[in-house]
Amino acid sequence: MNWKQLFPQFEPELIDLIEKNAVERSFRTGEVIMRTGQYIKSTVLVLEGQIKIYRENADGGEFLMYYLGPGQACAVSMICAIQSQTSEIMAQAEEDTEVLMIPIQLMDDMMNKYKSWYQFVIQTYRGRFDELLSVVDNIAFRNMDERLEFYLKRYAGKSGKKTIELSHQQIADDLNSSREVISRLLKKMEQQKLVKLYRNMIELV
Amino acid sequence: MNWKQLFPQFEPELIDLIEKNAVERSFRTGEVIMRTGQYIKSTVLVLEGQIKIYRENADGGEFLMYYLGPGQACAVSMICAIQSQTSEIMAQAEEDTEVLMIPIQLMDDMMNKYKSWYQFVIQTYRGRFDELLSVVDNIAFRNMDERLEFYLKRYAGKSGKKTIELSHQQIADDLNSSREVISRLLKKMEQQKLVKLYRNMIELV
DNA sequence: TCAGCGCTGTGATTTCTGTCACATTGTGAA
DNA sequence: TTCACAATGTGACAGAAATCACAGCGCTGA
Repeated sequence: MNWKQLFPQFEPELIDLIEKNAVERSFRTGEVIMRTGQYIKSTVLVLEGQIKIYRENADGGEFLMYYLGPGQACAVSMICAIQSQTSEIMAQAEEDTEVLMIPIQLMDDMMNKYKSWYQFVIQTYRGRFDELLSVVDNIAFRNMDERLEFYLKRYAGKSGKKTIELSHQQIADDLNSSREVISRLLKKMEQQKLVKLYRNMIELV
Repeated sequence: MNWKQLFPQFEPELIDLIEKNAVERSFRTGEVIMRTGQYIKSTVLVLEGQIKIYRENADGGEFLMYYLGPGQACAVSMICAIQSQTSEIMAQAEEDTEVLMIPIQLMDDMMNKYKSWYQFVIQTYRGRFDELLSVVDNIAFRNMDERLEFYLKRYAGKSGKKTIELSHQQIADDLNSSREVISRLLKKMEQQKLVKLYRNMIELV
């Protein structure tokens, strides 16, 4: 895939280096890309699709933190990579996805030599950190109805559509809630003319 | 203050640079060091005491995220500093505290020239990111009783003591809960012989 | 066509947490 | 000592959310 346009800020030399050393890889919708406790050997750049980054607990509960789209990188894979540590998160393809995997051995060198890479890493840290902060805000200060609204808007936002093709169960899983609660809240939102409900689909109005 | 021993990994040259350019500053217990929305002009290293990093919402609710002790640095001030952005968090002195403030203008240079500084920054990112992940875990998956237990153990851990000199109200604030709830849960823990309760003090057993 | 299964709607009940009201106790200052 | 105030204890109640039970509904494949 021709990915250079996704990273216009990278110097030609850097692009060369990546091209020579990185591996492209595809994942189908639903495939797990990275698992809690797994060793990290590469830094992951997303070229196409969407990756869902979430936390899993012992009882099988899940909790969505954020998505990564084209042009974004996994901050955890960068931080861990530098220190060859294990990941503390789960990453799963939300759509069919293409990624670029850059071996960790290159990281130090790239950080030192290429200003644009250094900037990119810093930006990535900053972005994910901010997203985690807003996640904390949501669960610390908001009730499920507001969290659901936030969830739907973000989901719609990332694809640019006004429709959300998910079952209530899938939404409940992402929010670590239960299907009934989500169904009821959605009904309330429908009565307030905020959404229209269909089978496997929700339309924002 | 003689702070060099807190950062034994720093090269002599780096220490020189910091010594020439950084400003030492003291804060008394309870003083706010950094406020949400405030511009960041320096990277903050903690020399002595404890700083509490927390989030605040519009209704006056607070939510503790983590503490910074001697030898640690504020990840947010590093990330923001590099891009001259505003802080999204509150920082308050939990005890009388000494910090070292390094002007942001030096950051780029230090990152490039001093390997030990680069390592330190990466380590700081990693550490705070992990702590945020465990914060997310706690509020997403755990009930107040477990969160309280975690809170008490962490609080005791950071000072090395088995006693916690806080009122129930202060604990409730940190957990964005209410005093009555904390009192009741503590009573339950006392019945289970997990703690002993005194006025303004809790002892772990 | 219809049988089956997954999705959605809804009531009843329980648990957890927050809120209000008020009693009790400990401590320090006058 | 005594008063005032902060800290703690506790009951009653309210609301959010989880759980259980079950009823329809819609799509899909035989």
